Amino acid sequence: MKNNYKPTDRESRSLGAYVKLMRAAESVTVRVHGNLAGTGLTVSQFGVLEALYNIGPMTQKEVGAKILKSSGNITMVIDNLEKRGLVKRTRSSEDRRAFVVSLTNDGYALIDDIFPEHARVITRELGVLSIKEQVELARLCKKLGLSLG
Amino acid sequence: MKNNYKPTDRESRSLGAYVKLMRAAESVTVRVHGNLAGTGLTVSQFGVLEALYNIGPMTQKEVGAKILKSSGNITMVIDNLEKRGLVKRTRSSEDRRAFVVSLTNDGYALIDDIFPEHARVITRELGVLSIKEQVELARLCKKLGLSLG
DNA sequence: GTATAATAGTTTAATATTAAATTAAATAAT
DNA sequence: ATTATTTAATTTAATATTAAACTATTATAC
Repeated sequence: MKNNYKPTDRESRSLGAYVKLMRAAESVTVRVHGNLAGTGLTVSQFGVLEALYNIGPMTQKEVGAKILKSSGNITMVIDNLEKRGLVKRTRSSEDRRAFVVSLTNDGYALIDDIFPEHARVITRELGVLSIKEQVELARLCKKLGLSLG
Repeated sequence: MKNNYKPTDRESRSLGAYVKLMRAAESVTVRVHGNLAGTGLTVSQFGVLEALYNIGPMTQKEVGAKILKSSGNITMVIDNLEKRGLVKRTRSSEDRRAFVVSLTNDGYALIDDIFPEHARVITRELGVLSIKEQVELARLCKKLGLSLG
């Protein structure tokens, strides 16, 4: 059965870049998942802890925007982190609909402990690219990410 | 509470590139998800159909390797596509452990119908990058993806 | 030829993820 | 001051996703 659809040169180039972007991202995610195996954290749980670690306390809405997940998912991931005593929710004093999420002492200790190894893993994997290439990859992805989000 | 961990310049650069890569990939995924809303397909279901469309029939192991998903997940995604009559499993004649997965006529018609719009969406979103930039992004991501997978 | 190891896919349990509907609260319009 | 609209988070239902254990089959070692 022959494919009826024939993409233009422009479409082929975009599709090719898109596929490679997704594969690269998926490959890194698999690697990060592997690195977290001993901690009992999932990739998304780590993402939330990392966001709170690097930026400080923020609302669930802001956490969701930062790691690009839906509000329903953020509720559940934070539920599980709260259950483990790694984060806490505090009702916002200025908007009683909202919660401010922050790291507990345990959460802070865990991410402080895990993050250096995470940084080493990412650094090792991206070491396949030269400094110039890493800077260029960051620039291109930022340009792409800004246009879409 | 001050973060105790201070990344090196090299680690900062790698982490920065990694975060931007993940954000770009996540942004595109959200966009693809939005585009598929009317079809009733999920992003992973579309990914399986797309792989079969572009490459032809293959084993579940090969599908999983192509879209970087676990064997348990592939089983479930293909179960759901089979349930909708879009793919079929045929036991391999050379290895009775394995199935060969292929598109049905309905599956072929659906992906033939959807793919042009998918190509247009991807082309529009990546249009924020110049031709040279798209080629470079593809090259960098391929280099990264190969090293990890 | 037999025993052992590896493999393809399934199942299980737990968590992730989405869209849509819902509730409570804040904001905007009148 | 009241009503309508928007928003933050939760809940629901469906599907996705992983690691690990399992079964049936194939490949390898002896």
